[in-house]
Amino acid sequence: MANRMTTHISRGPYKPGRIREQSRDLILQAAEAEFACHGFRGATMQRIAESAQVPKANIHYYFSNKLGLYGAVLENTLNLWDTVFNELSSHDDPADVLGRYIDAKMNFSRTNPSASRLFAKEMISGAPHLSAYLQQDYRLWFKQRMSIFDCWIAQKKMDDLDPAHVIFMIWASTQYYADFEPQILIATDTQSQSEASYQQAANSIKHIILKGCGIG
Amino acid sequence: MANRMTTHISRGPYKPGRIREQSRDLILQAAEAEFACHGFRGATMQRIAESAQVPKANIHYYFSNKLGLYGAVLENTLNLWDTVFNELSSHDDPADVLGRYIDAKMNFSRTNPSASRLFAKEMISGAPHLSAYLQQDYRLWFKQRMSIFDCWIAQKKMDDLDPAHVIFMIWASTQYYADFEPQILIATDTQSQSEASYQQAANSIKHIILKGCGIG
DNA sequence: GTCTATATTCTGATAGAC
DNA sequence: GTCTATCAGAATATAGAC
Repeated sequence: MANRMTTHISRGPYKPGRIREQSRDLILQAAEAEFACHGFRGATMQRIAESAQVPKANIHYYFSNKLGLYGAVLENTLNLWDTVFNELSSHDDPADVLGRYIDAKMNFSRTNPSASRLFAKEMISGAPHLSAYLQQDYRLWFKQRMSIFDCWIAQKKMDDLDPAHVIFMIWASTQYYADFEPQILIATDTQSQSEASYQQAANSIKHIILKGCGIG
Repeated sequence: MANRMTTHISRGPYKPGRIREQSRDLILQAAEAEFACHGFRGATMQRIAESAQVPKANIHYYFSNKLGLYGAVLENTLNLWDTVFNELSSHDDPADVLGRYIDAKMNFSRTNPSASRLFAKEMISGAPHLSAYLQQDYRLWFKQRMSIFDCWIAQKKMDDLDPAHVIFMIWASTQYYADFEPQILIATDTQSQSEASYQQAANSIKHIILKGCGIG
């Protein structure tokens, strides 16, 4: 394909490396679903290849090996997390900030359930491939946000609770709707979670968290 | 072994099938940890055998095959869940009932983290081996407890919230401390969760849930 | 860049001695 | 009941034609 750039005049919206990116993305998408469902060890290259509708050998052309592919999927997922993490900014009004953060987290669960499940599976397995991320970006982010809560508590804007537990509760509650979907569907007698049902869940969580923390 | 009971007079504290039970339990325990860490597909009989310190063939002597072993582990786990589930009885005072239930759930997460993780992994994978349980015991239990909440709401003992979301929030928050332990340890700068730290977490959850639901 | 064929290792399961 | 040896199939990964 690179030859086309040098031997022919490019016609149409051709971009160098476009096919490469497309193929990579296709494989990454299939791999995310497979890893999310079966974990690193349980996932097979064969199934990923079938799901992505490419020959198995092509995966090895784009990614060094199974671990390399997993790493690439994980990196994609972490980038998505980070954008949601940053929603929790140091605004003045805790009700507004936390409300928007809970909405953002729930929206992420709804639109990226595979990413949420992949992350959960990795955590449950002891996070063997996430130690670098956890020790660096995550650790820093967590400490910064903790100080925001401490500030609110000092200003009597919320109850004197350990902020860590509040954050854990928000994460646990919002991720639950993606990770434990089978349990939720049977409990609610439905076959799929609608956008409206997600919104109702978000409202319940916001009610309990905000009121429970003495905010507003 | 049964022959010994009929052909000889039993001496000492011998019980028929005792060795059998011991070996079975040893294998089940190792299998629970392995399945919890790597999921059904990711777990290997070899690793389970090594962890249980028995030859691989012995596992096939006690259990029909990998799926049979997994089913036995899952059944063990579900029995444990059920005992905790029943803690949420129809007592009159919601603060007392929910408080004790949250304590019981947190205690379960602390003392049976592998069981919690196994259950979580199965759910994230779409609960392919739990459909019978979910459709029967769980479904019934959930509906019964929902009606208790509805009763409390009618009596103005708590806010008018969808009880399902309250239960999901309790489950999510309490299980999080077992399932997402790596994240918690790094956030709290500790190497293991003490019993005291679990109690603090339980207190925070109780504070937020009870106050957030307008109970007490 | 793509794909078929294959090398090599590993996994679940069994046979059969003890 | 226990264990060694081993099979058939599946897994990751690579070689090499196109």
